[in-house]
Amino acid sequence: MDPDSPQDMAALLKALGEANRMSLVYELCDANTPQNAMCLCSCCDVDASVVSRHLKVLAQEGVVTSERKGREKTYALNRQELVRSLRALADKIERTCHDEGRM
Amino acid sequence: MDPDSPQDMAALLKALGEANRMSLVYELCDANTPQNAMCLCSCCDVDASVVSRHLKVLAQEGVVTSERKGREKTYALNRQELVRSLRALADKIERTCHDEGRM
DNA sequence: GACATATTTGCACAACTATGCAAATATAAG
DNA sequence: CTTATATTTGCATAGTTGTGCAAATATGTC
Repeated sequence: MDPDSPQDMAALLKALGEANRMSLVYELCDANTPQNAMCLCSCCDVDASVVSRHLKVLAQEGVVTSERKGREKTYALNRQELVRSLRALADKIERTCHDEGRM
Repeated sequence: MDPDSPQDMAALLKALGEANRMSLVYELCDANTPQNAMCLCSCCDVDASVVSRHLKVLAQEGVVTSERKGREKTYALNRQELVRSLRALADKIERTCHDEGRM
């Protein structure tokens, strides 16, 4: 993920830009241990298969990581990477241009 | 925009989660003065009407502000608000839970 | 093996979205 | 008023997306 690439950044934010997916992220955010899909189901009122698909989208964009744990699969937020990307964008936006008047 | 609401946050990121719209944001990011739509057209290879619509979406989510300037309309990034929202999300995600073991 | 639980996949479908083009509108200049 | 430039809107369309349900798969338990 290159924060300087609008395409890359858009792909990441697109994954986050859906209400149920964002709810999953918030749920994982508050959890201090990896959660399985069944547990995550509680935060958004949709079928388990839908949750599975949303988690897949989040995993593909590196938002979450998953691990098989017996017959369950646990998901955890990829906090570091996510925070890094969001801050990079914020920094980019905040940086006002100081070149006015010059050349 | 309430950063604690996954719905609100998703709506904002959805607006940003499209390649051409993100390109417009990056373009405005580098600009030190408000730009009109014609000028912004150059950064994404689509019809002017499409740019107009994308800018409308961004304006509706408060990402940009616009102002009529004669027959042109100029757009500027709403840097403060945008940075505030992105940082709020990053902070929320970064905050790992320190309650493990306690209770 | 049979059964139970968790997750994924195939399928269908409705809703939404990005797009281009042409027409409409807004505003300025002549 | 006519013309030129900038932006928006109406319409059609192709593609994408979120969803539920049922079936398939994976894994653990008996």
